[in-house]
Amino acid sequence: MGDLPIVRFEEKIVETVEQNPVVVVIGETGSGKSTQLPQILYRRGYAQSGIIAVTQPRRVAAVSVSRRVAQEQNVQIGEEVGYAIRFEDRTSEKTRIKYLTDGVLLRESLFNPELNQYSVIILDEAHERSLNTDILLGLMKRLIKWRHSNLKVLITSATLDGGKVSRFFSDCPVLTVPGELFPVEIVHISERPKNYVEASLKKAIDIHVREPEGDILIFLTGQDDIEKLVLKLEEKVQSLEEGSCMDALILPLHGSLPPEMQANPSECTGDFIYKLSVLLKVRVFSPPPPNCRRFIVSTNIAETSLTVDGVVYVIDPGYVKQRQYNPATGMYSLEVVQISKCKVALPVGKSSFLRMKRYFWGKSFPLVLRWSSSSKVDDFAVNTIFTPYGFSHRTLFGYLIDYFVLSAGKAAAGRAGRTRPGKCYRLYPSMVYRDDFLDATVPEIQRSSLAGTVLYLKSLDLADMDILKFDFLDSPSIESLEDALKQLYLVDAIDENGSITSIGRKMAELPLEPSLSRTLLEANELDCLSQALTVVSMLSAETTLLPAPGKRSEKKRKHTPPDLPDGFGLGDHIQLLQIYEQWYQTDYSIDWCKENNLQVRGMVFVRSVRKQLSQIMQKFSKGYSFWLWLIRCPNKQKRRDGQQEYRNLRKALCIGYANQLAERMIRHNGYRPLGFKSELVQVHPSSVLKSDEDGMLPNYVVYHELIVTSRPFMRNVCAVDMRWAAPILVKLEKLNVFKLSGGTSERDKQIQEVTSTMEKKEIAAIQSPEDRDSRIQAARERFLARKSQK
DNA sequence: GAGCACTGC
Repeated sequence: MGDLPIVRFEEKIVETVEQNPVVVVIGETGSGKSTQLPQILYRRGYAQSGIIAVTQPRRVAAVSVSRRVAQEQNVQIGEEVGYAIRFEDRTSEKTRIKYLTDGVLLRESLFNPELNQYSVIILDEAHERSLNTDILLGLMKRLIKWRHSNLKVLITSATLDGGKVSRFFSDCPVLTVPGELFPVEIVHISERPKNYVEASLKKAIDIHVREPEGDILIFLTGQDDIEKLVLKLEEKVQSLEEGSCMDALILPLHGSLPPEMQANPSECTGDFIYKLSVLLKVRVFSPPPPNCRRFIVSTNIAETSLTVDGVVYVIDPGYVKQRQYNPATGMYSLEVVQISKCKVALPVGKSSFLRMKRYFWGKSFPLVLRWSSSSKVDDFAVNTIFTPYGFSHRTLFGYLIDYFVLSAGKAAAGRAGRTRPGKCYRLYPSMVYRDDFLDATVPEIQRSSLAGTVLYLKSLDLADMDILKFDFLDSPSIESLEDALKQLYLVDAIDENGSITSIGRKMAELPLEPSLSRTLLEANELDCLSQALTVVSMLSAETTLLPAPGKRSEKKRKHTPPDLPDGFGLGDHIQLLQIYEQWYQTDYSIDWCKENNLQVRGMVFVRSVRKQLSQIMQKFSKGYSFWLWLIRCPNKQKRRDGQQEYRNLRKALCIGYANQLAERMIRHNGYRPLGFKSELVQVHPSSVLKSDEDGMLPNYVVYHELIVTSRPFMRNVCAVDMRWAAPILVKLEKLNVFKLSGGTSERDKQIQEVTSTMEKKEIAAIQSPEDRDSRIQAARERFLARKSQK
């Protein structure tokens, strides 16, 4: 490994780390920072007083980079070098270098805030600015004050603005390690096209007709555009004169494609992942037939882990879909935005390539070179495709480029080792790139709902903790933090002064969003924990679970629904429960999943989540339940009398989703989400929620998510009883965000007193049986009136 | 009566 650029900087690095508690290392692509930095510190004795931790934003990265380091150190994984990701801890007492996802480190920090077991913490890939990395940056800043003498923190990334991070850490030093890149020719077009699907089509055909062999990779924003382009490409290729150019193979690649293979869940262990990867030479992974060019039309699915062998040409329209949260309305939307400068093409580093070559040579892998976003290709291309439950589609926002041809077939053809610069066609002018593109993507922390994050920080009990003033590298907006406080208050995680409650503490221990953890705790009280565990686990995997949307031509077939339960019309949560229960009845049968068009990988994931949550809930359960029993008996009730059976579960959901309650309009089936800026929303058409004989939906529902597509929709909806909703309405009425955020004033105290007397009367009124509904209605109207005044 | 990029605990 002596040839790696970073090794030449060893003395400088060690010297700087020795003299400073925090160091920023900007390792350009190809520098080998993720693998070499911890090994350098290990060699220099930094692991003697503790473990060297290296965080990664993704599971695959943690696994693969650690495997490689273990190999370089010539040890078995799990010995001196190990990794820890959710569901899998491959470390032992011997472990000195530990790779872990940043989420895992956050959880460890929950139970051991000083992270005493670590002598060095390396936050790798910080430029990706994942929510978890950003929280860790803030925590490290505090931690370094407590543990000044015995902790070193390194922040490494490819393109992160070093000056900014350095200022954040009181002007800590910034080291820049150069990398070595493969040559790539970048071509900008002179004018931005109006229709980028058409422009991509034109460019792709152009390449196909004029350029020598080599696959083409085209990045589009979503499934719709991909399907469109695939159809058009097929048409166009057909119309080309026979024999005028090589054959074409057109392959779509996006997240809703069914997995190419389905795994036996009982075998899903770490090593199983390895076996899976061997089988992965399918679809885009298999080499093309001779004299054939592949067109891979992809979302940014493989940015970091999926790699494609043989790509020489990349077409980059410069757009991506991004999920955004609006704290005023509580709604998510997916918006097409321009990519940022740090997301455009950079070739894979040479050093990584050489390592990969050594690693893979002689094994039955397609060797792949990734040419990626600034994000890291270099560190990762090796593992590529391993992921626990089959292969995960990921985004290739960077680019995959293959300069060397290494598969056996191609080697036999005598072309091995030939190099050729890749070409990247950017469908935007260089001026647009220079002047218009943001330097970096808006960090996730400024685009997400922060309820979970705020609860996490509150539960750490940091001294002088004022959540509105927590020191983030980039602060989220006040609105977003206030929204989080409001949500936490509604689910009883914090009290009216903003202090964490005992419920809130338990919630923070569950790896779930607050509504779901609150649901579990309430279900425990209402004796329906087993059912709630199932629902919550199903929701955790929901997007990978449902049948993949069929192609346009298959649309009709989709209208005959598979033989799945309908939740008694009470809502999607109940349906999810019933689906899992049926699966359980079949003894977790794979065939059953396939018959019912459910993604096996998703169901297996649900099972793991459920097991993990059961173990955590065991701590809080009321004593009668053993977690084994929870795991094995998802279907507790023997009685099967329909609606009544799920009453407690729905009540628990209502209390858990107190921040996501919606009320139906009087005359139609539109709903108004309560507690947010008033907007009319619809139940998503995919819901199994049923209307009554008059065609009306339930008066109150809780929803899992508000998502704006063509219109605002509630996805995953559950009918709740008006009586359960009433206390929430009352709580909404006395909501005082100013107090929640820690502020107090005389005026607020007065308001507080008035509202709390009101509340007592209100509750008394609601609890008296006579005239209940009209009183609830009155409270509801007052609430709405008040809200419209605002 | 619609259609959703990707991670993570």
